[in-house]
Amino acid sequence: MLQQTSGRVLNKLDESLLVGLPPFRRLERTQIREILDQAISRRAEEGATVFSEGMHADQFYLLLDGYIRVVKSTPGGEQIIAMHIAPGQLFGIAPALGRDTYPATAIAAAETVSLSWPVRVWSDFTSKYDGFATETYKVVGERMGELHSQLMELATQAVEQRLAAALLRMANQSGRKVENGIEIAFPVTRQNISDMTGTTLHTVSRLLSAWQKQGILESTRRHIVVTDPHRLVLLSGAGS
Amino acid sequence: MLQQTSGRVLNKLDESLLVGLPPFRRLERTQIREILDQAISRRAEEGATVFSEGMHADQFYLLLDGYIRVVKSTPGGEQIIAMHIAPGQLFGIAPALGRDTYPATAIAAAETVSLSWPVRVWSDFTSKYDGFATETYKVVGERMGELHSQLMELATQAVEQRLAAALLRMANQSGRKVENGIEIAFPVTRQNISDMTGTTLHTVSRLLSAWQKQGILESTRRHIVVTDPHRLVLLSGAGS
DNA sequence: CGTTTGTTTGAGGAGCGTCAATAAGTGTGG
DNA sequence: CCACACTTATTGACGCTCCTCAAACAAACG
Repeated sequence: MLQQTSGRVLNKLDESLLVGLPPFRRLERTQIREILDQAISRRAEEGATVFSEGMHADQFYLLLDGYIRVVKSTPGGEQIIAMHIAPGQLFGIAPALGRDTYPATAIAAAETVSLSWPVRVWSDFTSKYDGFATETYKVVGERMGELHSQLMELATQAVEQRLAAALLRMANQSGRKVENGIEIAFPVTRQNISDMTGTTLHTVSRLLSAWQKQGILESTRRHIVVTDPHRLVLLSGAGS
Repeated sequence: MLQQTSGRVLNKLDESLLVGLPPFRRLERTQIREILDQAISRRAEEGATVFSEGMHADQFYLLLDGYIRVVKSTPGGEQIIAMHIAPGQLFGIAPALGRDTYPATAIAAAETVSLSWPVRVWSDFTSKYDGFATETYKVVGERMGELHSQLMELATQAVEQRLAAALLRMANQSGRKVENGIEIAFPVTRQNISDMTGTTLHTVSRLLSAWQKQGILESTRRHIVVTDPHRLVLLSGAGS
């Protein structure tokens, strides 16, 4: 029921949170202090909505911990998962796109902690802090590149290849090494995966079962470990 | 054989070319003069490649006349058409995305005239000319929105609906009113359309034939007139 | 321990891609 | 101006993917 947990600047946030992250890489400690002092931090439960598509964009965000699922809904009620956000990344950066509403919904894929700032300070940030603008536009460029890749996959590849590509993307961007392979770091259902690949949970289930039998991966409820990434790469069609 | 026709600042370019275009909307005539004096203009034949995916991005462009097809190729040799550029729009704006290579190939869909500037002046433009940065990032935001729409279509809709949507998009963005409907303003083949919608030219041909029989559109070789846009909207699934 | 949420698996068939052949339109050179 | 090559479009036949429908099971949760 608890939709989101919002916080304030309770204790002073630690500067080390931002040091080294791309958008703030070139900044002095004092500048980071300034930035932090304007931020509010916020925790969100798994499944909680941080902001919704079409909402007036009054804040932009930096994910400190956890994972964010970026979701878009069709007029027909279906939904697709456009991407995932990993810790250290900005999200909800509508102002960078000249928008005043969020283009998609952000949902916590796992429990998250994020910082946020009012959009009003965006122009300060871009003008005052060296490298901030450059780095954020680079982020925009990268996301556009990912959209392009996904578009090409959907347009040209069969379900099996798209699924392999989606698993690899998650494993690369947000996987952690475990004993027997790479584990996707947040809970993910068959339904979720089908929303990423434009297919059905049934087809996803069948393919994952088959791959598990072949020793390519292991999966339990909402939980996937890729044990043989190389075979997945071959299946994704990128190989050869 | 003639791949592209390149020009110079032969005669002084006329200021009216830029007046009123979004990126330059808020500028004085003298500023527009400055900008034009740094531009080179260039004509490209139908089918000519203006720049290629992966090429070092040394120029950014403004389309004055004609239409540009933005194409991406898969490792497997297939290609998709990501979008079309209409007159008055910027393209090849890699610097706005923090990139130094072009993310896609630009091909003249019809004979085109464009202006271009070396990327080195990009940062001047954004800092010196009021509104230029804002407007271009708005363009980036819009294109990202279009990518999202297409992604959702590909992921959730059947071929018939995607095709209807693609035709409507072309008719809206680059259609001209003619006697019996809206004509798509540049030559387009069945193959081209299938590259936009992730299907085959055969399926496109079948559907267009059927729609022609139903009086929704008329088409001759490389040429389409939508006579009943409303029916197309219904077919695209956006209706209801 | 019942309810909810997520997963598995089968059967059947529709959508649309593949293969194949023909036709119609366009440009080029003699 | 005609013959030929090339590009573009049309249409049929066939069958494979993958979606739909259906049912049962397993895990989590209060």
